[in-house]
Amino acid sequence: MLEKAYEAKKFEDDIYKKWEESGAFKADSNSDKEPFTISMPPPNATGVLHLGHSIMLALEDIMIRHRRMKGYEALWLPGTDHAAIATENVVIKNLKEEQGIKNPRSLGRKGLIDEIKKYVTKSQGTIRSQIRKMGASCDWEREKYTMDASLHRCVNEVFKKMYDDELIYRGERVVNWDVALQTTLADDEVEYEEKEGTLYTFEYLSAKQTGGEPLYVATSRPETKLGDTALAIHPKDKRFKHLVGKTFDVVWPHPGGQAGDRKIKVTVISDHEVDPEFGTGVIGVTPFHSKVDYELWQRHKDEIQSYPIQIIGEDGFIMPAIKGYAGLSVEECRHKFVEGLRKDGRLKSEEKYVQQMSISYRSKMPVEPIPKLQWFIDVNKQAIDWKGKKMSLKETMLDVIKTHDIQIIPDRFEKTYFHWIDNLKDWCISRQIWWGHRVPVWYKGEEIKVGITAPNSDDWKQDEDTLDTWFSSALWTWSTLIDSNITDDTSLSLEDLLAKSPDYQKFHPTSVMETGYDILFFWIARMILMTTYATGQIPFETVYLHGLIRTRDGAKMSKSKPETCIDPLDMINKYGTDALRMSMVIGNTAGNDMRLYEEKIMGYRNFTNKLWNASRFVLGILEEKGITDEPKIDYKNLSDADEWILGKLNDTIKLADKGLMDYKISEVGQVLYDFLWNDFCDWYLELSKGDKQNPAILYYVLKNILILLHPYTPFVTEVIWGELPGQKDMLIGEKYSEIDGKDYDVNSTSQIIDVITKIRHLRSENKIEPIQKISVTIYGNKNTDILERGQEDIIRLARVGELTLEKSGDKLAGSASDVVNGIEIFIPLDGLVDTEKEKVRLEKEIANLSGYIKGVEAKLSNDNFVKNAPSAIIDGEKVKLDEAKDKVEKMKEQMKNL
RNA sequence: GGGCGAUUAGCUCAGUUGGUUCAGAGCACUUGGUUUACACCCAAGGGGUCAUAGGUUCGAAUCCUAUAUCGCCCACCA
Repeated sequence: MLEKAYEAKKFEDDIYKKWEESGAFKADSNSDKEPFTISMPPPNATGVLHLGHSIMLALEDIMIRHRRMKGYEALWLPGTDHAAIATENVVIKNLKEEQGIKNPRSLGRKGLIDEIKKYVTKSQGTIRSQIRKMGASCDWEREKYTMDASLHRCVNEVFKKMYDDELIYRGERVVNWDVALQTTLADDEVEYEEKEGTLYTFEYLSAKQTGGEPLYVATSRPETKLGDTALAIHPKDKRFKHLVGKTFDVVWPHPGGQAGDRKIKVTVISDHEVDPEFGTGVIGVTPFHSKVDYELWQRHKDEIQSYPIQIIGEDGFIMPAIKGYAGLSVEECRHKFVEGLRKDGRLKSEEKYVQQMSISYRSKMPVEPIPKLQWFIDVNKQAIDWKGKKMSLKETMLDVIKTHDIQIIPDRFEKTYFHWIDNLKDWCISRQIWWGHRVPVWYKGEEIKVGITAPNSDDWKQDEDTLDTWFSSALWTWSTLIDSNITDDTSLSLEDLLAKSPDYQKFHPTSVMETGYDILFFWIARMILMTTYATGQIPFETVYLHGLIRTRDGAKMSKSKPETCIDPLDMINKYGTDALRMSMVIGNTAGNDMRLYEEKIMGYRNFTNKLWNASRFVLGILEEKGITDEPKIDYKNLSDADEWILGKLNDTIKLADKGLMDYKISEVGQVLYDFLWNDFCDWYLELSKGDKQNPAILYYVLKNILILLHPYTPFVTEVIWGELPGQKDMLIGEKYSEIDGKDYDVNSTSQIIDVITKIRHLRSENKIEPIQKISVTIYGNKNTDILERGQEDIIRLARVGELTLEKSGDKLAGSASDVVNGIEIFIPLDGLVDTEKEKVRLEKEIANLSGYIKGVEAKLSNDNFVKNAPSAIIDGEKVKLDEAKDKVEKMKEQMKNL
């Protein structure tokens, strides 16, 4: 016998172990079943599980369990990500803080990587156990890690293929330089922060030089003007048109030095990029410290006489060659430079204004644009064979979404995606850190070699850089399916590897990619980019994006404010995994953020307990009746209530299955919640407390409830399943519910329920004590037969002492009364009834109904309505009208009798 | 500057293609409750002009156009 309350903690770990040992999580690439695949977004191998992971695991587990039960060959492949910069960063910080190593890089490349590996191994263990805690039914035997040898092979293969197709190139460009972490970043790894800055306006060219008005330039970064090569104006700007094409000497202040020491040559150019309205309408072009300026320079290279120089170094300080400022920080340099301008009388104004400062999404420190020789992916070169055409990476990425090869849920994110692609520039993929896949390029003097393995001779030196972490995650859906037994064989091509990998052949493209919308660009877009190119397949058919979890007040959960943070493990400990899962999955829609707080989780703990106790009740009856195996239903002898619950169950199954196929996870969860609590517990179980218990129906409905709820609350349903007589196998492997295809009379019990509800209402309105049994007279009219069959139920559930049931009769005076479905209900109260109050109530109700009747009549006499509305709606209106009229008539008579 | 989302009961949120009384749920609240599982419960109830203003339609929470407030994403006006 089950205990009185469900205590999740006592069961969950055991159940998980049993599932895992049973092999239920394992997918078979040889099976004939239709595949259903989810690649688990690999958590970073750095930390612990947070709510973002929890919601991801809950949603994906619901999807995979549903499909597995439906008979798909369901593969959910777990793994972890080496998270290059993030991980290296954490380890360096730990080494400094915990081991007192001032400069962890002094350990050398191998030494540091060994430290990182140690850390990752530990972290992966934690993550694995936490994923298990969430009940995730993923295939652990196929677990992958982005640094696995087989994945490394894929990385190198793709790099080489892209290099050979000239999609990967090496070049000097202005890149995003994270000064704190000493590495480049991709464009979308740069965030912007509003910061109040100063806009300095100063004389760039004197009146003498321009031959008219002096030329002023406004900038928030005057120090970079030391590296200017040009002045840019809008082609239509008449003020300086006559200067275009001319080159001027400009002498900048030189603290403590000779005048003329800091001389630059600038050429005036005209370009549409310049906004004549902003500032002074003139841009000082600094090619090496601004991407826009770099492009300006590229466009006007032939006109511009001087070659750019770098002012700010990789360390964030002014370059040694910049005499007078060398070694200063950017701020110090700016200060001195401005002071110099002021002294020379060239500073015109200083205005406060809000600027967007670039910061690194990893270090949260400033990002400097600096020129650097790096590896890039060309997103515009048409070198991909896609649908029989030559397309660029960009075009392919657009095509698969536009043609709906890939469906995004919710679809509004398509727009965001398109917009991102429109702005996409070549992707800088090399990073100056040690942790990651090393760039598979070797150099010997001027020679260069790109390959999947190192050249034999020691003369070759490998590129020092590693690849952007998203390079390897971009291959995730398929690199994880490559047979790791064949990836050592260097004679195989990428095509061979794909062709000879049974998992890839069976499970790719994957079915759903479920993840937070915050990594739509970082990851989803790049998987599409890389996978279409490398395999010729889309990586997934559907993208399901969930929202971010916020605190009760709508704030982001952040580690810096632990009091607002909800720790999933803590919640699991308190309320159970099932409750946590439900609370994250119900009551929100895809793509929308949701607020989570403890009371919500508690509410679903109550739900699991409700299920537990309903089951306890049913199991008790089954035991009482000596049932030891699944009973057969005698369809010839069903009560009204049996028909009602079976009908409702059919509806529920239909909604649940269709809903889940359409990924309506929240809606389905709500439907199941209501079916269990309202239909099954509040009505069917209460009705079966009479003498008409049908154990076969109780068994059947409970069984289906367990099946339907299993994807949502896998633990509690599995525990109860184990108590269900005659079920030898685990619920996880059970077939999903299907409707039985029968038609049931749902109406009869609905009438009974309505009558019971009305009587209860009248009781409580007239303040009749629950212990007090009352006499009730009912005139059933056309529903008399149904009421006769349901007499017992009415008496018991409405606590009726004496029930008089007639087809029709005189209205009873001095009674509380009501009408429902043409059924008249009277509760004689021997003058106890407050006739005035009752009158008011009836009057109000009659007025209400009359208004309604008027509305419907107007509607029905409206030619346009009759002409345009579907006939089903019109008929429905007519029926409603008749019912309402009938009810008003009866109530009016009741009023007369008060 | 561009785009997206939100605005529905005190709080957190649902509401599928416009259509029967569609204005909902949970929590909170009020009243009552030791009924053959469950107080992590049961019964009954109060509470909203669906942000605002227009429009389309026989019919709008739902579609369109503005406006307001909040939030997010993108974008180097130097």
